[in-house]
Amino acid sequence: MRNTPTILHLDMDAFFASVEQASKPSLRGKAVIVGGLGPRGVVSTSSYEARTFGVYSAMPMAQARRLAPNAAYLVPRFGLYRSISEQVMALLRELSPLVEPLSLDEAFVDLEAGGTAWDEGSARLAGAKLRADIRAVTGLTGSVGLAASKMLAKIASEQAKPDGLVVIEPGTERALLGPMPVRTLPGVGPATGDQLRRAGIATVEEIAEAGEDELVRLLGKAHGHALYAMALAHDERPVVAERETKSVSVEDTYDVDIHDRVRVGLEVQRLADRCVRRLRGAGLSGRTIVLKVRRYDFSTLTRSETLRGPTDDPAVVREAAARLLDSVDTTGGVRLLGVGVSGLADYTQEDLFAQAAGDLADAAPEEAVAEPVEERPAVAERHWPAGHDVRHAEHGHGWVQGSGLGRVTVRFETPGSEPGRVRTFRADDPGLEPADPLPLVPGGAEGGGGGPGAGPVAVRGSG
DNA sequence: TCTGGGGTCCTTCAGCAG
DNA sequence: TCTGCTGCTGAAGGACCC
Repeated sequence: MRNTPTILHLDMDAFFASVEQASKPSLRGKAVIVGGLGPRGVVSTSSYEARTFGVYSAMPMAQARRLAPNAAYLVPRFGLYRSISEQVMALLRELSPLVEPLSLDEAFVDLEAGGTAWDEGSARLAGAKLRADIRAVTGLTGSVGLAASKMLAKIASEQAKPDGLVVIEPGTERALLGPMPVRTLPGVGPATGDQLRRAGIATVEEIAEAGEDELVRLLGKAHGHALYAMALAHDERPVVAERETKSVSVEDTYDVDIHDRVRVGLEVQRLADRCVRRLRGAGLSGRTIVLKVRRYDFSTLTRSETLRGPTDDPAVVREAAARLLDSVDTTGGVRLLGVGVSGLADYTQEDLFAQAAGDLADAAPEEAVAEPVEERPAVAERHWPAGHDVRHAEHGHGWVQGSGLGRVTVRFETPGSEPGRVRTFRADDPGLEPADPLPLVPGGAEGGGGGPGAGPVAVRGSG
């Protein structure tokens, strides 16, 4: 392991909620909760104000509403978050070519590989400048951790939250980690945490004391070895810029359990089509088709089938998914269905046949994105998802504060304006139309398509 | 309290081939 | 011919992460 704190971990603070607050002046300083608003939704991100009510990520939305009934409840706008994430990742790539994104709001950077930092002082400067640049470009705050390994850099950024910078100096790691709870270590979730607790192991120091053999006995080979190394602060994992996708999947949880077997079959076909569209969009094909079914009692089962060669043919995936469904008992109802493809390749069996026949002309795959989208009715009922941007012919730019009962309530404000006024319209008001998000910072990049249809249409009042 | 969606990795088991 | 061992692949499930 290197002996300079030149691995940087960036974690944007309450990312989705912060974007919404930056985009909507009236929500700044208020409890904001972003997530699925249906009866089975969960919280994606809560603002720091909402956390004071005890609302955290992955909490059922119903529970969040009990804890914070007056918070603003918004549907995620992934298109907008993605465009801001790209701005942040571009800043990271200015520091080093070795950038490993973990999600839209998190990444590792190897500063040494980029020649940006070589010791604690230079790393600290780079981290501070990065935070300032992120604020200037996006108007948002991020927390930075610096350490000699990925694990420690991540722990450091966690300690830095919100809006801070923490360096873990080489040589101090064991003393720092020792008293921390086992759940601090990556890879220790509820199940492993419980198992360790039952064995009398509560802290990182106690993991180290237990010894490698005992951990392997408790947790299995891979997990045991890895955890023991982490407890000793040994982590040699390099920052990896390119990760290849191993699987592509889509799944839907239904507001009400589906009992009708025919309907279940139709939903599986739709999911298979959606999955193939994603697969093609990524220029991939795959050999193994996976069907996922979560039953009424939350028990989950998967069925899979491996084909002789990779495919991106919707008919082939649909048929395989239908066969897999035949082997599943759905009496009692299903709450979730999913279809996935793994064993990925960047060619298809059909390509190979075509090559063999020297007949490439017929084999040109149709544009993946040109696949017809059959899910939206031709004359759609107008939906106004909470939090999405709109434009009114008379009142200008605003966002949907809530809708229902044929009405939609809009707050008219923009990222640079004062908190705006609220007006209510009929849901079919001809002067009202969906709009693209505005840049969070004057002169910043356009927000990318968080418009209608970008997410599940689950319209509820927004508290 | 009542549990999303999209991923990755690991373990266990069974079948098959040498 | 039968059995045991080993290694590989596929299937299923579980834990974890953001």
